[in-house]
Amino acid sequence: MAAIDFTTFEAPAPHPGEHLREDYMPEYGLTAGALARAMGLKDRTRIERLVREKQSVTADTALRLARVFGTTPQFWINLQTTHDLSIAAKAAKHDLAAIKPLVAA
Amino acid sequence: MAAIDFTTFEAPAPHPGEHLREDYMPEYGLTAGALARAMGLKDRTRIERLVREKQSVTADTALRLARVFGTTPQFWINLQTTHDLSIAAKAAKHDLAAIKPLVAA
DNA sequence: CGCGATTGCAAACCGTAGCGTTTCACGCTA
DNA sequence: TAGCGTGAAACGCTACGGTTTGCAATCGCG
Repeated sequence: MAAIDFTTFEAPAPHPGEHLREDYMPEYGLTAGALARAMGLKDRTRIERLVREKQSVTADTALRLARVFGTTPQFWINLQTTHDLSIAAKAAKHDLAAIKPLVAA
Repeated sequence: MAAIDFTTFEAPAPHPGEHLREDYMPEYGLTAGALARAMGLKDRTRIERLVREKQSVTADTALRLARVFGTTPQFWINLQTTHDLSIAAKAAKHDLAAIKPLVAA
């Protein structure tokens, strides 16, 4: 995988909810409630907020999504962290540019 | 990278603070204060807590560590998420075992 | 057609995490 | 001894995840 230079990254990486909403749920014919049930969640709010991109994929959510869809947990976590990094890079852009790399002693 | 089966994972993955404390900081001869300064932080508390494993590597922290040490931000984030996943897998072990994988419609 | 179940959405509450700030005691060195 | 950097702990603020509850719209089945 090519490393992304987040200090110059322009467009924010998509939110995992987009992936879930546009690819996985239609593919499996799932509603938020149905997916929540399949994931062993009592409530569907977590999935609803995720799909509306109001909430992040947590470790627990990633593990459940992975089980249901037969992916790795890392797949979902990586979508989230890539998104998070692109947001954080934009916010800390000037700070980061001022940081000078160190050399080992 | 081989995918880890977190549902059967035993020993928890190490906290990123351990890596920082035992490998990176000695290698560069850095104290928490010096590293914080190099990262453009006003205060050293963030690094101290990270090194003591009282706090996680956030996106912002990962970006700053990456700049300082010449790594990718993903390297630090991955250390954190791997740790988080191993913790979450242990906590949700029974739940996860009960989840049945779905098949595409 | 009618009615109960389900859905998407939103607001509210609580617990917790990250973070900055302050404060303190300790150790080293000028 | 005075000063500085350090590790550590406490306080408060902010943000977020998880959960509950409410509501209007829609769906499905008898």
